[in-house]
Amino acid sequence: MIRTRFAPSPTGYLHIGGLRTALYNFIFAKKNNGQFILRIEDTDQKRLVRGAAEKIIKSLNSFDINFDEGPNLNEKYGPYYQSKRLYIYHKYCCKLIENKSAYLCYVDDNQNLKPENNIDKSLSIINQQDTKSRFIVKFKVPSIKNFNTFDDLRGKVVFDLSLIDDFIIIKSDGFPTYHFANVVDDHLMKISHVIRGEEWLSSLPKHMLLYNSLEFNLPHFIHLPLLLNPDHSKLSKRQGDVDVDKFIEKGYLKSAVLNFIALLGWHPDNDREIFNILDLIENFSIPRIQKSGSVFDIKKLNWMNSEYIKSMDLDTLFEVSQEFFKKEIDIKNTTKLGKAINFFKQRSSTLLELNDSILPFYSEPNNLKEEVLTYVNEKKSQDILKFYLKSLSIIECFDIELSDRLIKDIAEKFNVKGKEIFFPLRGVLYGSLNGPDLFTIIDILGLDESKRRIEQYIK
RNA sequence: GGCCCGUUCGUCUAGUGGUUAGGACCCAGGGUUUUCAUCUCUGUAACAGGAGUUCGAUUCUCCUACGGGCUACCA
Repeated sequence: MIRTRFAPSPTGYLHIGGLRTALYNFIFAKKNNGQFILRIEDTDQKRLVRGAAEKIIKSLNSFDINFDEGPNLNEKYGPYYQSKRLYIYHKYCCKLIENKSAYLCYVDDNQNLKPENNIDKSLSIINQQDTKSRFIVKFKVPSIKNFNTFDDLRGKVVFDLSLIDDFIIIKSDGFPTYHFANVVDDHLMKISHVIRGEEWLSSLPKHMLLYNSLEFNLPHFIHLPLLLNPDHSKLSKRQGDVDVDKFIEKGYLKSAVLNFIALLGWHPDNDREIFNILDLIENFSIPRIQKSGSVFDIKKLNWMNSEYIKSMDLDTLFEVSQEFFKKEIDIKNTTKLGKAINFFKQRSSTLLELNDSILPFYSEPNNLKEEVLTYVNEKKSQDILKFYLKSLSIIECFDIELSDRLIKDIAEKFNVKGKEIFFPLRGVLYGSLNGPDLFTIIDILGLDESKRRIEQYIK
């Protein structure tokens, strides 16, 4: 049985890199009919942020990355909060002390450490029989020159253990460190594949040592390449958004975000680029994961998001756009809104952009930008506006042919180019020089509203 | 500094000894649209460097350079 896990530390929001790690774990498990587990690694009480775990779980679920086991769900190997598993870590810690793989140290007020050589004494202290002693427990790293570790992607990785100091497994507050809790839990939760970020590769020897001393079977280890800023440093907030919720707020579709990050470090054996989560599950494979870090290129995300918007049917697009609609937009008039969305879905890279493009059909273009107003107020523009308005007044049914003919007439009559017709008209009708063609604008606005808007700017 | 990992167009990548080194994003140009965008066509652009191994290296080995990660009672 393939079992993977995502084990975030509840110190903030779900990071885009974390989302990718979760995604890989999830699709790998699902591809193999396995299970995906969520565990909260809250062993650092100082960095804990209230509500962060819930927030992360919510984000994950909203992306349809659903876990089979985790907090409040099929707690078969629970609890799934490490802070609730302290007694378990203590038990395994005792095992390590008993087999001399670890030793207890007293900590004095000056942070000085003094080892306790007596095993029974150490055990009784850990078992709370001596509550006065402040202590930590350290793992004794053997001095092995060539210690082999294995990563499914990179193969054998050799470390010189004489360069690694004994490391703490139980802190003085009684909580385990990541290294220790992680190994104990992955074993107890029967994790078969540990898929995590590359920043953990250097602690792999510590983990393997722990597995050995605890007499646990080793899982597979897969260290994912890092996500990078454009300057190739580790992806961080300083150079753009990393919080997944920020992407959603900006109008990126979850499916597009998932698709995009899936391809950052993984690639199928062909040139296909569009994958929904089911496609990812079907096609994913570990050997095709990249070994080098990948730069998060927002431009490609924009393109991918626009592809997703284009391919959506109107109803779905309407549905997901709802929360982006400004209050001016009349969602009851579905004909008008439908026309507007239909036009702009071909040319928006985010939902926010789509909404911005639609807004001019609903809000008065009463304070036109300087450049637009200047154009509109020119004598030639005013003449065209007047003529166009007059023409619209005698029209009963406005269609695309009529629209084209009208433009040709004006071009001839005033001896002007298309641009000189479009700019003033689009300016007063849509509020900017560039945008949809005149027919589309008038068709969406309606004849009456169009006439009203033109009239407003005629002097 | 030490240890570890990595290195194909600007970016994401295909490629597992013999390819005109392919695709996508970006960018540039053409066409369509009497504007812009969409759409479409075309183009620019890469094997970090040096030694080996081999008839032949992007591909295998080593060295160097560069980049990144780790080096906490943080994960």
